[in-house]
Amino acid sequence: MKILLIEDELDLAEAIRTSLEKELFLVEHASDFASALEKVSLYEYDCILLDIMLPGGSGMDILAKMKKKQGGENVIIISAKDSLDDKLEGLDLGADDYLTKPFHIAELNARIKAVFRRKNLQGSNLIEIKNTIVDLNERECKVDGKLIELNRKEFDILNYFLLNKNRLITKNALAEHVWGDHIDQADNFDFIYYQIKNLRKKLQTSNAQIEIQSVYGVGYKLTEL
Amino acid sequence: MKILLIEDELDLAEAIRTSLEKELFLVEHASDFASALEKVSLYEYDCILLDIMLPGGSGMDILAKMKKKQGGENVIIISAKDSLDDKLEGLDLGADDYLTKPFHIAELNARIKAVFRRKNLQGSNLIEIKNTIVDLNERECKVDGKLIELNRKEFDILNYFLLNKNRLITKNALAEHVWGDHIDQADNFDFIYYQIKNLRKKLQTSNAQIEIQSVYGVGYKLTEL
DNA sequence: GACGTAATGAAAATTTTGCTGATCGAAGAC
DNA sequence: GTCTTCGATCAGCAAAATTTTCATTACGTC
Repeated sequence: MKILLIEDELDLAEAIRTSLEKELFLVEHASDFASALEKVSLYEYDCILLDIMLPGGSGMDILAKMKKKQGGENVIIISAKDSLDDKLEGLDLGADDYLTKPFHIAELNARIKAVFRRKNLQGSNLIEIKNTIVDLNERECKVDGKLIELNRKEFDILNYFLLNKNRLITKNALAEHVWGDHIDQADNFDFIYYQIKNLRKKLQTSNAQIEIQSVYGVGYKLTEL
Repeated sequence: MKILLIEDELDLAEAIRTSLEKELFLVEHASDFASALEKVSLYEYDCILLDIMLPGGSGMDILAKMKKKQGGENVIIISAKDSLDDKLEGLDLGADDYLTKPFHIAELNARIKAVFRRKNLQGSNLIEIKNTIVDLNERECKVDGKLIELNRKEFDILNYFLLNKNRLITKNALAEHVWGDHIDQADNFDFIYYQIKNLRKKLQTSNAQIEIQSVYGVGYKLTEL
């Protein structure tokens, strides 16, 4: 799950980042208005954490632009002001939740998951395709009710594929989404091959009715069998 | 999609090239002022990445010449300076975007696609002619909603034709655009015949309402049926 | 009809891409 | 600390795509 954190206080940002990463989220960070706007317009995120008081402009503007662009992202506003007006304005502009500083990381964490669930899974935290069920909370995957042991990367990849069933996933997109953008200049995709291989094997031996197809020269696509 | 990279730092250029090629762009590279000017005046590109600090002259001059020549190309300026003046001058001269070093390749990638879409497709990533739809993101081609399997060259060729509907495409232009400039002095066009043949067959058997006509002695033209 | 050009088919050669197993080192568990 | 697991990386192999080649046929233009 890929998250954009828009926050100018670097210490706080770092703290949030590390704890979210402990939750196995993939976190990117923008610390000012311009770079936030840029990232938002260029990439896709599963959730955006938005501080509204930013150097260079108001987070509300970012929110407005985002919502104009495409009814896409999940936004949780983080604000120092506990002002009702701000809260209403934010939610009015399409934010999905609102959190006042200071807050507990655990709460943020819970809300991220809640927002994500509401959006992608109609409130459940299960993704179910054919005989395969993935539980995001427990980070568990079951096929025909039988647990399959997946490690971190395998789980993230499967997760990403399930949420993008039948869509072409380029290897670059996969790398970016699951590994983060530090992997930019990779000159080969061995690290992907390795994980795909293992994941496929596990899916096959457990008789999952889904399959990761290769698209030669481009990437992969998850299909039902 | 054909891209000209004007950049004198060879390491960086090589890094950019390989990652863009992974996204299936066709990348050509010019490392100094003179050769950049030459390529720009000789060939056509879907997008030009322009470093403004070049040995031999300023990239701004290239930009100015380009824009004088034909209102044609998409230019993304790559600059080491994060100077507002430079940015404004560049955008003023007609650049379509501006990127400061260092940057993430994924970001460059996203911008190239954005610029291209803005220019050619009013922001969409679909090209639709009669019952044929090409999705640039998914690299898919559908006729009457039915997927047609195209290999890379076939896809690129079709793409090029669709964007230049009813226009005469010389074989040289096709070779240059889809294969790149290493193929320049080809003494025969067998490689084109081969791909055109296969592409035509696929279009026909799927009842696409478009046709690749031959123009004797010159090249091809894509027309609606 | 003669000539150059284009299309087709088949096949081989080459290059690119993908998969696998093995190894090695780092991070985390105990 | 040791042990275990995980993931990155390498090399070798397999698979697929792409480029050649060549021969044959068809087409256009003069």
